[in-house]
Amino acid sequence: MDLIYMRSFLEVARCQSFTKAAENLGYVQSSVTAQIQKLENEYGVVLFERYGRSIRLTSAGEQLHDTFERILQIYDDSKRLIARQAKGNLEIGTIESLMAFYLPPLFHRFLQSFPDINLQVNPLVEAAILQSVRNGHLDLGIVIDLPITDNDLESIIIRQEPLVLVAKPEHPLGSTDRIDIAELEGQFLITTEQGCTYRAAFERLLGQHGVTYHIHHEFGSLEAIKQCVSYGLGIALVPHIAVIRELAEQRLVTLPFVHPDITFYTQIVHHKKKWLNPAIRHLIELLTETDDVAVAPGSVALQTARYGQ
Amino acid sequence: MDLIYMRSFLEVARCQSFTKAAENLGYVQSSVTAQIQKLENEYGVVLFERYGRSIRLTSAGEQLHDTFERILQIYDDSKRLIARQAKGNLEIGTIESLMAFYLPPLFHRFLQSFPDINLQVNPLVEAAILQSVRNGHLDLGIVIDLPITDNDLESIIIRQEPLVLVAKPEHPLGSTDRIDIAELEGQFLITTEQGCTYRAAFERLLGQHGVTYHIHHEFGSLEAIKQCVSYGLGIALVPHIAVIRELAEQRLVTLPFVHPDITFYTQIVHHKKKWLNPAIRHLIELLTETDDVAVAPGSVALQTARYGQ
DNA sequence: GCGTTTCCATCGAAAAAAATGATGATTGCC
DNA sequence: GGCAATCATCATTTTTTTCGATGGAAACGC
Repeated sequence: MDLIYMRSFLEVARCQSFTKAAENLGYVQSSVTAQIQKLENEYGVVLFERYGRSIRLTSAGEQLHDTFERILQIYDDSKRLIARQAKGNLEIGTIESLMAFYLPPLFHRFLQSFPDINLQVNPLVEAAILQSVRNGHLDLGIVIDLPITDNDLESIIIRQEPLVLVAKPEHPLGSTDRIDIAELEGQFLITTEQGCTYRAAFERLLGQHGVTYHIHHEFGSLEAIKQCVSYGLGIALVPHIAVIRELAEQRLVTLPFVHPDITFYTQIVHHKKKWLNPAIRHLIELLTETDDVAVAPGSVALQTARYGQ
Repeated sequence: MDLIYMRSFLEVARCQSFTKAAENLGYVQSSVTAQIQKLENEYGVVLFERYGRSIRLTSAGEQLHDTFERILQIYDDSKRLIARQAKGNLEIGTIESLMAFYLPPLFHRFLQSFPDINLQVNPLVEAAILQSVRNGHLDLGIVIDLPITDNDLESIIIRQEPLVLVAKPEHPLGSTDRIDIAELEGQFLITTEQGCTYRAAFERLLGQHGVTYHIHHEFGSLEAIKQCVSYGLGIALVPHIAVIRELAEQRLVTLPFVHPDITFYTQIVHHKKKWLNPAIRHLIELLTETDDVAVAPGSVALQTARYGQ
């Protein structure tokens, strides 16, 4: 009897749905069916009454719901208890935008579970991150990129990362409904540094459509870019999370530009051969569980990211 | 994380030995090693300090020992709780000797876990048992036989069943050290009925060695056989368990006769296709767990008899 | 009412995990 | 120093799990 069956059971009960539970857990629906059937066999009872559309716990199911919660509680507690005693270093690399707007609360939560782990976070450009992960200098990398496929590297997609084109509030393109690529002709771009994948993709896209543009500045610092944009020195392509506050305060506006080629993903990268100790696994779990993954190309994310138990 | 790992862990801790734990659990030693290693990986700690010969729990191991006990306790309780609510019939067949001397306490324990199961036990001769199990009239058969191999039937060996040749206390052969088959020449045998496998094997053995003998009576009843033997009407081959009391009270003595061809096993037989509901599984567990299995041909017994979890 | 969609179950194939048996290394024992 | 016992490791086989595709049944929308 595997503990994951119990977790699946609880999730099915919570969602009142095999399908939803499967999605949340990163399984295919038939797998969840199979898992529940295992439980049902093991106990020799039916756990869910399957009506046409909806399901309901049987009385045995309710009794066991309780049991499973208790068991998993104890188990999870024991994991935490042991984890708290873990010592060591955990070195990760990530890009500035994630470092600044996404990761801090997660790191905070991580350190609550692993107070004695020395977590070192290096802000780097993506190429450096991938290289350091590959040669083992970093335990983990967190980047924004197209889905990474690599012989040495394993990538776990966390979520699609919306990128937005921002401009100062009075920008002429801001009032249109939808911007065609051609309309970007002649614009001044404030860009992140060379080597930034989404900058590269954006420039490539413009180039393919014969759109000419001016690079205004190349900044490593997002803060600087936002400042320049808000002063009207140009427009910039940045992760949505990086400008949420500025948008809310109307110091910046998004330009209604979308294009499938600029569909990027926040992803965790680690060496395929690397043994993931509980600290690393926990961090990955934190990263993956936070966001509902509504990702385009299959639910690669959660399926790859099932650790533990 | 599978609950069986926790059980293995506890057993290893209890036995202070991987090897012994493996034997008790019906695993091979390397499997237990692998299971403990899984736990160790999962928690990222070493659970046992391996000294040269002996092992000892680490501090993390001790903490988890507690945890696992609690989890398994809850789990087992939940199994029992659900089991108590099980209703239905469970029809088994067995031979008289087992029915009289071995099974009653087990049935008693079984009914404590499954009070609402209607357990019906039919005393039959072995051939009838096998046939009824084959055609589905019986859920389970418990017999004494050579290891059964059958296309339709699954056999689970519980233990080797010592058979002894008994005689009245003053019997002349009783004083010898070791009886050769030839010495049985001319003896009067009190036998169980036709169709009894160990009787058949015994007679075959005598026949092969050209030993002539007299059948004195054919009884279905062990009680009658024992009476006849104690009155000196002949000798009899019976399961040791059936005459323990008589031997203790010195109303009978065993004759020092052993022969490899009369190595019999108490075994559970069920149809291969049959789905074993929790009640049946529990009964099988009770039957298998009671005895330390010190069985000659591999540990078929426990290996076949691992149900649940 | 009738197609459509939404669910869960089933099935075969592929992938992953577990168990085994043989072997090796280490330690303690005589 | 050889022997026996014990746990680890490895390759292989067996079993289990997962996936993906399909099917059927019930609700939904028009």
